[in-house]
Amino acid sequence: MEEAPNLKVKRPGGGEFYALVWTTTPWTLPASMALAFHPDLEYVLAEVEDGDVYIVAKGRANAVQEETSLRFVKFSEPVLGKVFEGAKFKHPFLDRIEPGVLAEYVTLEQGTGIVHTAPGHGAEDFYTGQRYGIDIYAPLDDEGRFTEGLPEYKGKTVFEANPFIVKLLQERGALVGEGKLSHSYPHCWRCHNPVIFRATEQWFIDLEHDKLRERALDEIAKVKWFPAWGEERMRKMVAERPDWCISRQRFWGVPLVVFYCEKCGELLKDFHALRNVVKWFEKEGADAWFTHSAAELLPPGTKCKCGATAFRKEKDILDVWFESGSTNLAVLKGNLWPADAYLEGPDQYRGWFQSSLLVAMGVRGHAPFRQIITHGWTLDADGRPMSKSKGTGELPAEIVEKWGADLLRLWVTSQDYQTDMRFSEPMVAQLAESYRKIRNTFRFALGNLDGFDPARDAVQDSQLQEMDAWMLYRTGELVEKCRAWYDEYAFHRVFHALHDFLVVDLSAFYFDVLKDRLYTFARRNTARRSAQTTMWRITSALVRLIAPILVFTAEEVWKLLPRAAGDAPSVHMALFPKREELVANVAPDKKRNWESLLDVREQALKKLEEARNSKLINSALEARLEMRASGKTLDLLRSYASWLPQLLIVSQVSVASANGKSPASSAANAVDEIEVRHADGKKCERCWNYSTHVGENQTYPTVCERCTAALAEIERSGNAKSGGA
RNA sequence: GGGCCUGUAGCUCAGGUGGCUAGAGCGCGCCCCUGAUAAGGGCGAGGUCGACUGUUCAAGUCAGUCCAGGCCCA
Repeated sequence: MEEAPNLKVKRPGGGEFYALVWTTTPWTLPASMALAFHPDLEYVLAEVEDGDVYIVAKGRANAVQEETSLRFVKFSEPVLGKVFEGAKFKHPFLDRIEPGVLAEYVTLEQGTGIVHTAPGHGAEDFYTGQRYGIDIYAPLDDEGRFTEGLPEYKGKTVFEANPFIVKLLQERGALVGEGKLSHSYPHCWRCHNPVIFRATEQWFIDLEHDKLRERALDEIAKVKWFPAWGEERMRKMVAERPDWCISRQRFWGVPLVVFYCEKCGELLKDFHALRNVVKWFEKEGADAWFTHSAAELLPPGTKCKCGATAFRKEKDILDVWFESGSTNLAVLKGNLWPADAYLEGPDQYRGWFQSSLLVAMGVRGHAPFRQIITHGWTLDADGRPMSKSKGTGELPAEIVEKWGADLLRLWVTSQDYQTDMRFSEPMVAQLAESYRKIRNTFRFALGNLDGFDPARDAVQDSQLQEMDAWMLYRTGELVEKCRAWYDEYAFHRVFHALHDFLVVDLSAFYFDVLKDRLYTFARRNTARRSAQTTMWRITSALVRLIAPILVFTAEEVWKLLPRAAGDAPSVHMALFPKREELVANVAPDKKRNWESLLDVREQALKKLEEARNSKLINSALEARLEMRASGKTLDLLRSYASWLPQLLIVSQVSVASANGKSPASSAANAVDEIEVRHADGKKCERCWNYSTHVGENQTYPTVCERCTAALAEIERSGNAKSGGA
């Protein structure tokens, strides 16, 4: 925001009328060519005491009195602005008649409702001027100095001229009000100096030529957009954009290959001759344009239609967006074109996406991409865009240095990148915790697969424990979901699903339950091998699924994971798992059973926690659960009675009929009653379970009956030929 | 000012066609374990679903207005 003069200028109309006009840029007055009225706004003729009559928008009359010395004493009936179209007004200090014109952008927010129009100094004014066939007048040179006009300002720059023009208005009696106004004025983004608008000649690509716009719109409909709103955004932008101005006034860049005849000024349209420039570019690059003369660049004997043979080069360079828009032609050779997908931020709907589309439409007649994927903007912790100049940026290289590359990828992946994404240290720190959990879970699996050789030790599907087969099945479901999410680039859903499965289903549940089998059963016991086989298959599937997200960690896991013959040497060369790989034979009713058992487990854990808090037990293995249930739940518990202790990680579970007692809950799978007692017997030194049978075996007096059997099995296999881990 | 987009617990996310006391993980609090240990397990407390107004028997879910934020224009 900055202060600008806020002037009310009167313009003599044809007779005794004055039009009141408002401006903040006095320097544009010499180029003022018309007065704009809104066609549908009401205007009044306001008379002051000395008899002068001013045209002013009805809705601004009061404001005008407050801002000027004018005191209106009489108002006419209002008339619509459209009546002033074609009216004639005198310029306040030049010998020029300005017509009244109509423009929709005139508002009642500020000023007088009448806007002075300088088609040479603003885009809106330019288009208004075009509509009325008014000259584009901009009497300024490249340094912003007036090249013609009154001696009061001629030769001065626009900013120097401002006060002199104000003075000029005062001297001519044309200034009825003067104030200061804070408003935003355009500035150079680079040097921050104020800029002025000046109409100049430029090169354009005509969007209507060869139906470019229409054909581009057709192509937009054929592209697949992620997210889907991209299509609508691009369609509107292309449908409504102006012609593409492709020339820029810079000292260096890719040149516009255009020659003008030195004699008659005509464009050289000899395309055979122009082609010669291509040879120079192939040899020396585009710089050849600047290091060679027109005579050198053109083939000998090139002539203008007028017969002259001397040419000058166009000095303007090509818009850099044209260059970026043509990269697909350079990068995607042969059948690699078009690209499968372009990936960029939302600003590129106006930039790269669009320039690429338009250039490719012109050259190839088709979009250079099959899909457009748009990511959100990167914001800081407060939701502000990251900005280098404001010092709010985070350099990816520094993040990688501090947290590791996988963490940076995890940050990207954990969020929905299609909306704006925030970055903050606490967020990454939290993500680091998730990362460690994932890593540890993989590490646990690897540790328990030490020495496991799939070719030798894996059990057949038919030998898998029911729970293990069920876990494979669940992994298969996850695989299917993740593959679908990858297909639609929904990476954050993949990450969240994998993370939750690893943390909840594996670490907290399945792996925890497996510990008993893994640690206490004989190494080559089929139940233990079933556990390992399942762990191995699940880990192999998950590590492949997570590989695009945690590239280094996944590779590390893959290198340490026992592999079957033919497995890829790198996880990044392996294919995603297929659901079929994970499906073991589990009947639908068994799946339902296990889901129900999970509900039972949840109920039991709450009771165990209560028991812990009341100091009845510490470890869950100190507990014996007495369950009473009815109906289907009772049937379920009875048929899975042998599974219950390991599933709940307690030493003993008894199941009894509720005997018509009122159920504790009406929820499905609700156990009517779960009572926690201290487990019977003594703690087995080996498996930590409590058992009344500890001490019964004389060979192993400190262990339970299960461990006695396990130890016997180990002894037998120890005497047999070695069979690996 | 215009076009497009976003807004669910402290954080990151789920919640087709509107329907039970809004879910998950993390974080946090408390507890347990010590054979994943610079680990592991459990329980628990956290949300007026940006705001308001409508439509409906019923809205996080539909419509409208507004607020906050983002990208691009003006």
